[in-house]
Amino acid sequence: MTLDPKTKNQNRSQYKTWQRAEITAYLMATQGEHVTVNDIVKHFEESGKPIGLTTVYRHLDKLVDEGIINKYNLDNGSSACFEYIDNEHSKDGAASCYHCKCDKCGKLIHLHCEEIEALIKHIEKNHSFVINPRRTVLYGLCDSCRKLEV
Amino acid sequence: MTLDPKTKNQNRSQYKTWQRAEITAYLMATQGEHVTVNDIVKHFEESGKPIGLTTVYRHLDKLVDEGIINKYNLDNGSSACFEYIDNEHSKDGAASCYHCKCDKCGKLIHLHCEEIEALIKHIEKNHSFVINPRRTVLYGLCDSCRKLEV
DNA sequence: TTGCGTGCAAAGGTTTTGCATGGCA
DNA sequence: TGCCATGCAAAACCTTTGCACGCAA
Repeated sequence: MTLDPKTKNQNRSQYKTWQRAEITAYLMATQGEHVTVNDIVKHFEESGKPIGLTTVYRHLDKLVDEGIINKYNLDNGSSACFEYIDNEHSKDGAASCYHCKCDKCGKLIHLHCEEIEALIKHIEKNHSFVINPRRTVLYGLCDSCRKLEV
Repeated sequence: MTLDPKTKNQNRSQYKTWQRAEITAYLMATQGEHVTVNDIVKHFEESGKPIGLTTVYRHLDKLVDEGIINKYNLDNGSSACFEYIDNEHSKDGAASCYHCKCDKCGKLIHLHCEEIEALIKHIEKNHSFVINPRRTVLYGLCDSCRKLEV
């Protein structure tokens, strides 16, 4: 069998357009960061090859469906964030990248540690709940903000 | 010393109004559930004592600041959810109640386990990040929905 | 040529703000 | 009486939808 174990929507991305290529390239280039729709639109405006807001939304939707990027819902009023999925590390579907977001300064920390993996397994086994790392963000205070707080 | 170890905003809730009392009472009554602004507004409309949308938003903001309720940001397009904080279990600031929310059916699971406490401590020590249990929700699939999924 | 992709304009929904009025202390 | 609280209306945002045109295959 090839890749593509179970494409949710086969009727996606049939045509190759430069807009899709550019958006995908931008997300790959910003891997490790969280970019918003606005970031993307502004980036291409400034690059002299603007892409319509609607188009950006639609492509991001597709890319999420295709499992190429993740969507994160951070604070409620603000816009959603997207991030390219690093498929090198993911072997059997365990993307294993968790996020901590500072309530104060908004800093985002990427976590790759065994302890959290262990917890996920514990919760799955003992609490019958399968956590989706792609949707979960841990909120709290980062080091610098905590020092300022006290 | 009395309660109220460190009121963030002393300039909050100076006057007692029936609106504030009603909203607080409603949140206490729905403890364990997640209610939205709309839920609250509708509830009081149906009760024959309507409260303005703006007022609800403003009180929820205050109550979050005062540490009386939690605000959860679920999916991005939808409205935020609020929940009363059970202070009976919290002794020294460790509220130790974590939430798992099912992406599918919306079921909310309350977690009180040592493993997650251990993880919090691990992240604090090794990753310099202090997680706020009151703000954090773990997303994924509950048992019943996972079985349906496969 | 066919039908998806694009992007403008407009709509939909949530949350915030301005402002005059009303109510607590 | 002083000042905060209230709530209507309007604005500010983010996101989605309708539609005509353009472009990939």
